Amino acid sequence: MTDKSPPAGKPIRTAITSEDGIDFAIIELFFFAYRDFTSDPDQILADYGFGRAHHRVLHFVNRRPGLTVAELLDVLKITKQSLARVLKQLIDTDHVVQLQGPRDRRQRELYPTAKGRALALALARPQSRRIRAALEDCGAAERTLVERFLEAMVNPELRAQIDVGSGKMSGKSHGEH
Amino acid sequence: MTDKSPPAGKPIRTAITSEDGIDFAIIELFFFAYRDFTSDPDQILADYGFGRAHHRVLHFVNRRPGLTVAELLDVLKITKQSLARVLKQLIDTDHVVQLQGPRDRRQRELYPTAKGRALALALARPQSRRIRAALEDCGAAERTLVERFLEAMVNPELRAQIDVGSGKMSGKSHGEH
DNA sequence: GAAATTACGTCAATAGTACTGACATAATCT
DNA sequence: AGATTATGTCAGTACTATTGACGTAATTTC
Repeated sequence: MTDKSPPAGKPIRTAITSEDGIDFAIIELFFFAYRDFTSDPDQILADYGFGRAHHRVLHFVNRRPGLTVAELLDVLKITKQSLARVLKQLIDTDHVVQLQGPRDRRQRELYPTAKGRALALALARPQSRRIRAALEDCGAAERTLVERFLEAMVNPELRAQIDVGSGKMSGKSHGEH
Repeated sequence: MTDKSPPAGKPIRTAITSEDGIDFAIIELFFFAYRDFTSDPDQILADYGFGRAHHRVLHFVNRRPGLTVAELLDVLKITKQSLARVLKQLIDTDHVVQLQGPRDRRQRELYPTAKGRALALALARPQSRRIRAALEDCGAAERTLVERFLEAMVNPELRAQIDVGSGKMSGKSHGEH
C-alpha cells in the first residue's frame, strides 16, 4: 500500500543531448574550467588558512585600492556578515588596512599592504598563466573575443562595475594601456 | 612596545594592473561570468530546497545515464560523504534512481527519472539561453573558439572525461574510455 | 573455499562560506 | 533634533565540503 517509491521512478537510459537546443557542451566546460581555474589559488590559500572568499576580497582591494566596505559588498554581492569575518582576518594578518574616509569619516577605505599586494599577485599568477596557455592553445589573437564572450555572460546591470580591458580601472591612478 | 600592528601596515594606494603581465581583466571577468551563470539555476533550485551540488549531480546523471557512484565521484572530484546526502535527497525525491550494476552487482548505476530529466532541462535552459545570447553578442561564429578556450582552461589530465562538442557524450554503455 | 579487495553506505566531527534578522555606534544630512 | 547612512557585531541557521572510521555485500585472488 503505502509504497515509499511513487510509480514515477522509471529510469531513463538515454543521455540528454542537444535535443532541446540546450548547449550542454559549454555548460559543462564552464563548470570544469572554473573549477580548475580556482583550484590553483585555493592551494596557496590553504597555506595561509584562507579560503576563496579571502582571495576575492584581496583581489578587489588590490584592484580598487581605497574602495569602501559598502562598495566591496556591492561588487561581491554578499552580505555584510559574510564579509566581516574574512575582512577581519585579512586585517589582523596585515594584508589589508582600513583608513578613515577623508570626506566621510564613517567610511573605511580599504587598502592592501605590501604583504597583501604580494599575496594577491601570488594568487593571480597561476591563474594568469593558465589563461595565457589557454589563449595560446586556441590562437592567441582571440583574446578580445574571449573577453567579449565572458563580459556578455555577465548580467547587463553589472557590467558597469567591471571596466574590463581598457584599463579604466577604478579611475584614479590608471592610464595603463 | 607590544604593538598589535607590526610596522608593515602601510597602505598601497595604486591599483594593481598588468604590471607583472597578469591578466586581471580575464581573471575578473571569469569570476563575474561564472557567478551570474550559476545564479540562474540557483534560483530554481531554491524552490526545491536543493543547492548547487544537486544540480551538478543531476546534470551528470542526465548526461551519462548509468554512471556509477564511483564514476560520479571522479567526475565531480568530491568525496563520497559530500555526495551521499545530495544523492540520497535526489533519490528520495524521485529525481534519480539506482539500479544494480549488471556486470558487478556491487555497483549502483544512476539514472534520471522523467522528473529528474525535466528538472535538469529546466536548470540548463536559462544557462543555455545566457550562452546563446553571449555568443550572439560577440559574433555567433565564434562558438568553436569559446569552446576551445574553455577546454584549454581545464587541467589536461581531466580533458578526457569531458568529451565536448560532437555529442559523443557518454556513448551510453560502451566500453568506458 | 578462505582471504583480500572493491563498491557502496553511513556515522561522527569539523570547516568555510553564505544567509536573515536584530541591534549598537558614530557621523552625516535634513 | 531627528532621520539616515556606514560600519561593526551578535545569534542562529543552511549548504557544501572535508577526514577518518566502520560495516556489508560482492568480486577477485590465491
